[in-house]
Amino acid sequence: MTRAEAHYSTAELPTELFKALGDLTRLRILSLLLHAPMRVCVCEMVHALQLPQYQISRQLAVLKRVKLVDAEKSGTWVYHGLDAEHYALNRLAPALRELLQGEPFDRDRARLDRRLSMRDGDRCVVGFVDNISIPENAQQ
Amino acid sequence: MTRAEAHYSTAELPTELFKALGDLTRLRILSLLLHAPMRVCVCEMVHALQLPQYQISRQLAVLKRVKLVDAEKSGTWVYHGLDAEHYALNRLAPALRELLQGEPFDRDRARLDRRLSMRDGDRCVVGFVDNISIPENAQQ
DNA sequence: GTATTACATGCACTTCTATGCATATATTAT
DNA sequence: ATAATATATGCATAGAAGTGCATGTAATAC
Repeated sequence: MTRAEAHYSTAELPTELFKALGDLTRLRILSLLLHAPMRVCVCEMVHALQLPQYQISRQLAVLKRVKLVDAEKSGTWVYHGLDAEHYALNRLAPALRELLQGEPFDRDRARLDRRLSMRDGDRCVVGFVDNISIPENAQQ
Repeated sequence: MTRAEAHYSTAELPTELFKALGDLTRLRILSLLLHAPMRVCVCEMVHALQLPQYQISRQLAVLKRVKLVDAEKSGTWVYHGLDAEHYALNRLAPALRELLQGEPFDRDRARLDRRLSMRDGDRCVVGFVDNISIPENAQQ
């Protein structure tokens, strides 16, 4: 089973894949994961994307359904990353990196970088911060 | 205006693009156009995809809205082709060619090839044929 | 045990999208 | 002019998908 995944026909696979890409929040999440050098937990994405936690969780569920994203649990934290074995994703990744430029993608990735710098080693230790106190050039 | 198109924000562009790709009929149309060495008219697509004419026209309208496809009119015939200048499409085309394999894409392209062989020069002269009488290995 | 925190999801609602049918438009032929 | 043909689209309906809120689950800390 290299390209075809369980219960999907050959034709459904690319269709469902592109459907999953057809949403701004999900593209923003993918932009983060294509950029980050490690897995990212939900609260870090909430911080980077400035969206409610349930939005991130829900769109992550969609991305997991089409196997673009997988997760590793560590305590109450869940670290999400791209499925390195995903055939189509590996084909599309270079184009995605090029297309997911400009706003809001650039600003999202900048916020993620600052947030990741708050880690203790490779672990998120911050959780949800309501009023984010990391200096950022508050331009809109 | 290289990458950004009129009335679309930077972020909407890739989102709308992938939304347009997230439909099997539209992917089948794109598979035809990525394969064919020339523009293809609607009745030829109807023949190749075995779908009602209004379906082809409607999905073509969606593809035209995101500028993936453009059209040239010649009499009552309208020849559709990929927009050779489309930045994202050119990035995605190699991956698309790889992903749009298997059924029904292969069979669609085979039917298109037979149908295109019925042209008079570079012109479609057949129109709609209700019961297509081109021999095909009828393996459903 | 209880409390807290990180994350996931059920529900109600709304909005978008697809589909089928019928019909409109436009061009050619007569 | 009418007829015929290729293509496009309006309309009604059905189903899918997005959104916000509240709540559920699971792990840790005490």
